[in-house]
Amino acid sequence: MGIFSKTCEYAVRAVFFIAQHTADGSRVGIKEIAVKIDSPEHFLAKILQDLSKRGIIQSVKGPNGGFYLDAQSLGRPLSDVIEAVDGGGIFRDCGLGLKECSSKNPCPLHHDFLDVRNRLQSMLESITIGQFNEDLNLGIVVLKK
Amino acid sequence: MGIFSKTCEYAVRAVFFIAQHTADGSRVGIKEIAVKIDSPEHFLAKILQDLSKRGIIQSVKGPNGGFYLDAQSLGRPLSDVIEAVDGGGIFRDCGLGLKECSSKNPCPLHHDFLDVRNRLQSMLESITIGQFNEDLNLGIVVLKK
DNA sequence: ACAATAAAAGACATTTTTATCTTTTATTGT
DNA sequence: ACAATAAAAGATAAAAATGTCTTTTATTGT
Repeated sequence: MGIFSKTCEYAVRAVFFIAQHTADGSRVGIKEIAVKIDSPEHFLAKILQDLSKRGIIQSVKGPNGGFYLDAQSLGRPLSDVIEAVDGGGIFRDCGLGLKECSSKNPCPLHHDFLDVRNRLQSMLESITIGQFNEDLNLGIVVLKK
Repeated sequence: MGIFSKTCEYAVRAVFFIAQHTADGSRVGIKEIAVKIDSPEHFLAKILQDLSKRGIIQSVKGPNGGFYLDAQSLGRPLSDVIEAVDGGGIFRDCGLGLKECSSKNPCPLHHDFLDVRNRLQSMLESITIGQFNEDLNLGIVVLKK
């Protein structure tokens, strides 16, 4: 198990891919996305349906339809995707699973974890969905393998 | 889902509890541990059996038996527990699930994740299993709720 | 030796996550 | 209107994680 669920990994990769391929206003289909990010097509479909419902990505049915991102979506922080898919638990929950862990009632790792989680969160909040488009085009960063 | 699996959360809480209660050389039974850290008894039993096999904790059967930690175990880094239970993936694997993600072939988040993972790892490597015994005795930190 | 104790081990059940396949609905171009 | 397209939705399945219960083995004190 990684930091995120499989679902979330697919979601982030797909969102980056959609961003890269629809910055010009076009759409991209589920089949192509699934192949290009190496994910199970129908499973990814569910994930994108959910993101679409939540307004994090956009979609249109029918010929020339597909998924895309409007200007607002391209500017969203990546943390929105993680929150939508995995929930915000990773940013907030106790590392040892205590429900009432807090600075008043801390687990042994509370303070150290607070630091790590805050870093993770501020990192994901400062990254936007669209910011890797150029690097992806140049092949400096990749979304599969 | 937290950063660690439930299994790993129980493992860490149990190990801290055993450390606190056996620093004097005595043993503590699975029943008491399970109650005091609020975990399913038989599930925790499996976890501790595994940690015992791996030499991370010690155990003896029979009357006055139970789990305990020798001096060496008390000085182990907490990262050993995480590695034993969840594997080292959390310290090494790509945040987006790419098998071949590296500085040569990075995912978009590679560099940022490297930083977060390294911090998490060095934090867990610098914490020892026995270091919270006093704070636990004083009630400054807790292992349940 | 024997009974009591407590971990080890085995078998099984439940829940959650991940994955696959089929049918329906909306949209487009002809 | 109609056929083609592509996402949405529904149903089902497989795998993994989590949880429960029972039996076995090792150890201790009498």
